[in-house]
Amino acid sequence: MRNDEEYEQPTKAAIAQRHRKIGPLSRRFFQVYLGLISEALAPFEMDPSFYSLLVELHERPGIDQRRLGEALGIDRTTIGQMVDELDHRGLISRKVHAQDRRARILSLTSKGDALRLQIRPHMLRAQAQLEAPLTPEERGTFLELLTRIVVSNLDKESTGGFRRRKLRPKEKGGG
Amino acid sequence: MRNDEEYEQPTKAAIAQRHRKIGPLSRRFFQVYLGLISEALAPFEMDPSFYSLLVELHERPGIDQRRLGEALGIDRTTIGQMVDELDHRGLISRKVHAQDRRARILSLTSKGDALRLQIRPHMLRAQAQLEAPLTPEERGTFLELLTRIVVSNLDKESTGGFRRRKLRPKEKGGG
DNA sequence: ACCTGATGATCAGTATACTGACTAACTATC
DNA sequence: GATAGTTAGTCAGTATACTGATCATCAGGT
Repeated sequence: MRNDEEYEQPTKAAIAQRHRKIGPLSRRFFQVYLGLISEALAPFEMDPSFYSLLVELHERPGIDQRRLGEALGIDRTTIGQMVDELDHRGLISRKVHAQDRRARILSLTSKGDALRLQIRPHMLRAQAQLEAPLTPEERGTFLELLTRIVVSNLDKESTGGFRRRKLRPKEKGGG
Repeated sequence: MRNDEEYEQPTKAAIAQRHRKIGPLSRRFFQVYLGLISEALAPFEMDPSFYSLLVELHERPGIDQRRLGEALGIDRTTIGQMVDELDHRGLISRKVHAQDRRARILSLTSKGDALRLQIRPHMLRAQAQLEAPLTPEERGTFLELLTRIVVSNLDKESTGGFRRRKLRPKEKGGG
């Protein structure tokens, strides 16, 4: 361990100090959330996106794929793949819309809803753990402010999810 | 437009209502942030991760790759690739550590720092836009609570970034 | 010096999520 | 009912970011 004048694990306080910027914090926040719930979901062969898809479908049964994707901020192709997977697993059903045969009507199967209910307490626990550092009163405040930020800026949302954009346009060879 | 008993764009209020859960909000929050700054960074052939790398390097010059990755919550391989890219573009320098020849000492070049400074006002503007829905006082509150949540939960952070976990173990054929 | 275990970085392989082109189906207009 | 323009969904191709294996180096014990 080189322990001269090098960098060690910065203390939590140091991290708190340095990251008092809303942007990086938003990233960390999401990352921490993912860490918590991924663990809770792993035993069910689920991940956060899949689970939120189940929840969304529970709340808006009969929604079509495009709108579902929009609701979750996931692109149409990816939603298609996810729906495909969940369909294969018998967790959701996909029917052709009666009035618009292009669209696919989605809803939870009883198996899917059972799984959702089975997972729910684990999610609530993870959520509680995330909020644990706040007092109940602070939680309300925090949620309200967070909601306002998100809703007010919804139109500026990145459509494309979390992947980095392509940076090197083509560069056929050398650096 | 099928406008009978189908789903239209839910109103912002409806979204606010439905998403009063901290987890999904954290995702939206980050997504909104990405949307805002990606736009600001695109002219510079940068993306949020790259820019935050430049900033981190400005604040901790001489850091090595592994620690840089940890600081940003990015895995070692990905950091290596990013560093490679930025090195090629002449924005950072990479030297072998004098005491530990395994490690690579990273720092901004003057070109890299100039780019960082050029981008900074755009980032600040994006940040301001993100925070705009809050009053100055609320901003302070929000940042404090957010910081507390993140710092308290740092140990539960997902190491692996934002990609979904592998779900289908192998499935060599039919579902 | 030699061996063992740990660590920083890279390489090869793979999984995920995108973009763009495409098909099918809807609406509007003639 | 034919044509044009639009939209839901899928397919093929590609880019990004991971996992695991490997190499080089370091630290400790003998």
